[in-house]
Parts: sequence; structure tokens; C-alpha cells
Amino acid sequence: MKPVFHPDIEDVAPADVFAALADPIRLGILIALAEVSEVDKARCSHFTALASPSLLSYHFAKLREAGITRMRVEGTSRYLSIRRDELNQRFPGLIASVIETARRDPNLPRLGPEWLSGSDEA
Amino acid sequence: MKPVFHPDIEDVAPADVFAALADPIRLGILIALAEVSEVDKARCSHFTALASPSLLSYHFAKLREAGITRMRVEGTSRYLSIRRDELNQRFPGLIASVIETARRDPNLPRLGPEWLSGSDEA
DNA sequence: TTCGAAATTCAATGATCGTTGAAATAAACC
DNA sequence: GGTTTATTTCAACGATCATTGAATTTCGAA
Repeated sequence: MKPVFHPDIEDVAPADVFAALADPIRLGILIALAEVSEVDKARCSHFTALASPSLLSYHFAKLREAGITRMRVEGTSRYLSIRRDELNQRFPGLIASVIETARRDPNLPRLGPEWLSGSDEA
Repeated sequence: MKPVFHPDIEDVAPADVFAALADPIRLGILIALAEVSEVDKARCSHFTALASPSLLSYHFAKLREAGITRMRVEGTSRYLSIRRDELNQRFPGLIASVIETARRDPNLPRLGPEWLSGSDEA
């Protein structure tokens, strides 16, 4: 269980952040994460509507290595969240306008509401 | 003299914008453009400190095709500017925080002050 | 009309990208 | 132990990328 690498936020370069955002699936993940991060119900397997498991794993790694998301390991599951505070400290205002921008694109892949608010361990 | 293609701002997708921003040279161009756009002294050949002419041409096209910059043709010269108003209408706040973000990266290639404020046809 | 400057185009390169499907890990549960 | 579930890793593919240098286009000026 190697503990998953997260870059120090100070080591993240703007060009790397933008590269990580330059993909529709990753923007779809980001939109979904922005709508669910409060309840931390963002398990990786909840995103299977967006891509196959192996492709998701690839995209999750891109977001994580670019410093955009954090991945918490718990048993065999992984939970994602946006590194909002750190991103705001390093790039003030950026992540909010990025999310707003992504949100406005109707062509981005999306998770239905059943994935965002549903209870699954009730 | 084909009139240079500029995409309608409504046809620009967020992922394309981010892809265009995912390069240090293009971010360097954007920073320089942001500091000089008032006086429209942003002729293409002013950027030769950032890359060779042919490579610059390539990067200019990327920025233009992503809807980020506008290119005005005048004789054999071309003048660049950021499509601020249109970008703000389509993606409110985005371009400002992108520029702020780029500005903070000390590792991005930059134009010296002699290129930004100097008079060259005196 | 020839010359020179500004910029683009083209072909070629090696690198990285997104995607697939199969195989490997790794923890949880019987 | 053996099985199931969650996720990653790996090898492969075609596509796109950034970069180079040489050739070309386009216009202004002498």
C-alpha cells in the first residue's frame, strides 16, 4: 500500500495545471467533484459513467500529479477531493473560475444527479 | 492575404482553452501581451526572445485558434492582442486569473522591459 | 522590378497523449 | 484458505505535440 504521491503545491507549475485541465473527461471529473466534495462521497468507482476503470485511473493520476486533487486511500477504495485551499493559496481565484468555466460547457461528460446526492451505504 | 481565421467565441470549448495554455512559451506570450496590450505595440517580431520565428508562428496559431488572442494583419506585420471582452463574456473571470497565475511563475520565459515599453519607430 | 523584412508553411524528428483490454495488486469478507 | 471488489499497471496503438531548419509567401520600399 504505497501511500500515493501528491506534489507539494509549491512545486506545481501553471502549465502543468492547465495541461491537466485540457481534457473533457478530467473536466467532467472536476465538475462532479465540485458538486460533492462536502460529503466526501467521491469514491473513484462513482465515476464509472465517465470512462472505464482503467481509463479513470489514468485520468485520476493526471489530476493528482498536477496538484489539483487529493486521493485518500481507505481499504480498497479511494476517495477524491479538490485541493481547494492549497490551490487558492498558490493560484488565488483560479480553481473557482476554472470550475465555473467547465460548468458552463454543456458538452462535457457529466454524472447524473443519482451519483451526486444518493446514499449508497444506507 | 487570407484574412486569418478566428473562431467565434461561442464555439470555443474550455478544454481547448486549457490545452492552449498548457505550454510555457505560450504562457510567456500571454504574460507579455497582458503587459502591453494598451499600446498595441505587440507585433509578432517583438517576441523573438521567446522562440524562433517559425516556432513562434506555431504558438501564435495555437493561441489564436483557441480563441485567446486576436491577430490583426497590417502589411507584412501582425499585431496580437488578448480577446479580453469576448473571453470575459464567455468565461467570466477566467482570463484574469489565468494571467495572474502565469504572472506568478518565475520560471516562465519572459520578455525584458525593453520590449514592453520601448519606442522602436522613433 | 528587384531587394529585404515579416511571417507562414512544410517535412521530419522524437516525445507525450488518450484509449483499450488483459493482467496484476491489494484489501475485505466468507 | 479462497473469492470478490476496487483499483492500478502494463503493453500496445494511433494521434497529436513541440521543435527544427529550410523553403515559401507577402508586402513595402528603393
